[in-house]
Amino acid sequence: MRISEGVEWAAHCCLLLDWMGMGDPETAEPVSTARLAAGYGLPPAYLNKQLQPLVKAGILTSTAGKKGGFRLARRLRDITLMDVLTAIEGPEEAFQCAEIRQHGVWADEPASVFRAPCAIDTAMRTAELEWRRALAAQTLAAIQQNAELQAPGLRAQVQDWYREPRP
Amino acid sequence: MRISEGVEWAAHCCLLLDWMGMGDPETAEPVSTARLAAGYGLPPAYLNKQLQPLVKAGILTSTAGKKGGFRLARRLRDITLMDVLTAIEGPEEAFQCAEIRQHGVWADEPASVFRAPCAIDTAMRTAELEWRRALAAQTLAAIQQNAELQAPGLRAQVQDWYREPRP
DNA sequence: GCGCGGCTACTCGGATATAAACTGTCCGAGTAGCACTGG
DNA sequence: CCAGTGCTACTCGGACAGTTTATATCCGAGTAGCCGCGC
Repeated sequence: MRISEGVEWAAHCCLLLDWMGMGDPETAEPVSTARLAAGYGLPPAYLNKQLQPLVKAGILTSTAGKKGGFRLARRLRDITLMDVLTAIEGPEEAFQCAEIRQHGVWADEPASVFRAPCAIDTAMRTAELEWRRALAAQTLAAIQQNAELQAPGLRAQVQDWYREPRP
Repeated sequence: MRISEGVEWAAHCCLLLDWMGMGDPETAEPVSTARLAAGYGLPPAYLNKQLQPLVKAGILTSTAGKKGGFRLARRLRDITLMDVLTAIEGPEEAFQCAEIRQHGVWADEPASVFRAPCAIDTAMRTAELEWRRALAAQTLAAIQQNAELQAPGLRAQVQDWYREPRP
């Protein structure tokens, strides 16, 4: 049970795209995976693969061609950690009840018994719901703000680094 | 990011062991993996493998030999879903920050910048903590009680089924 | 000078290998009960 | 009849394959800009 590292990559890239686009997705220019990957020392092709589901989820938009790349589809305040995680890990829950209670002792029980949900499944769902609720409560805008509070000037440094034409 | 099915198996087996032991681990007789597996239609050898970490975690005790098997190490009210999950999935967190921010643009920054934790990591940890908190709040005793409420007579049925010498 | 067409460079997107983790199976060390033997 | 002893059957525990998932890479379709040509 380990969350794919793609989630971390995606979240960082969203923050980076916002910094480079000055916070306005409308006027932002696309950034290629090569440049994004250079910013974090990541393998460019694999980062591209990881960002693709974000496009399908409507978090990013992609444009091909010479000046192409990725852009934010909406503002950071409208993107939650839950959105990013769901885009990459998929919408299904982490705990998937296999209903093993139906395959052994209770196989001959009347179907009415199984109308009631598995108590273990219910408990696991309850806990997982808390997790997802906490994820949905965190917007990328809030996270970015925390990052800037802890490292003042970070925004300007990033923009400077990317001003010259990197790989 | 999918939780191993071993968690579901382990939780069910703990409930089963409690039913068969009449709730008192002290006077309960060991139950072999063959019998436990028969109760749920599971592969016996693999179930054995899944229960082993529960022994190491101090949730179950195992005894070898002819009349051997597994027993609960403590009462259900002293076992939480968090205990079971940690035993099988391991103690490490689901989201593991790779600190990619240190490998690219910010590689040349002073080390003081990295004293502050990664804002994304912090947010993910916060959410995951909520999840674990919810898991730790659910004891197996409470789950068992819910199961019995939804299916009255379940306890007696299980005990009857296991009264005759199954595989 | 200006419009247009072809070309090139660069992009994403998916198809393709490689590594890791999960799932499942098998056999051996060890133990507890049991039968047999001897007193 | 009872104690001791060897044997057998059964248990867990870990070592060994098979299968799905995650990681990493590569190449092709397609687009946007740009250069050159013709008007």
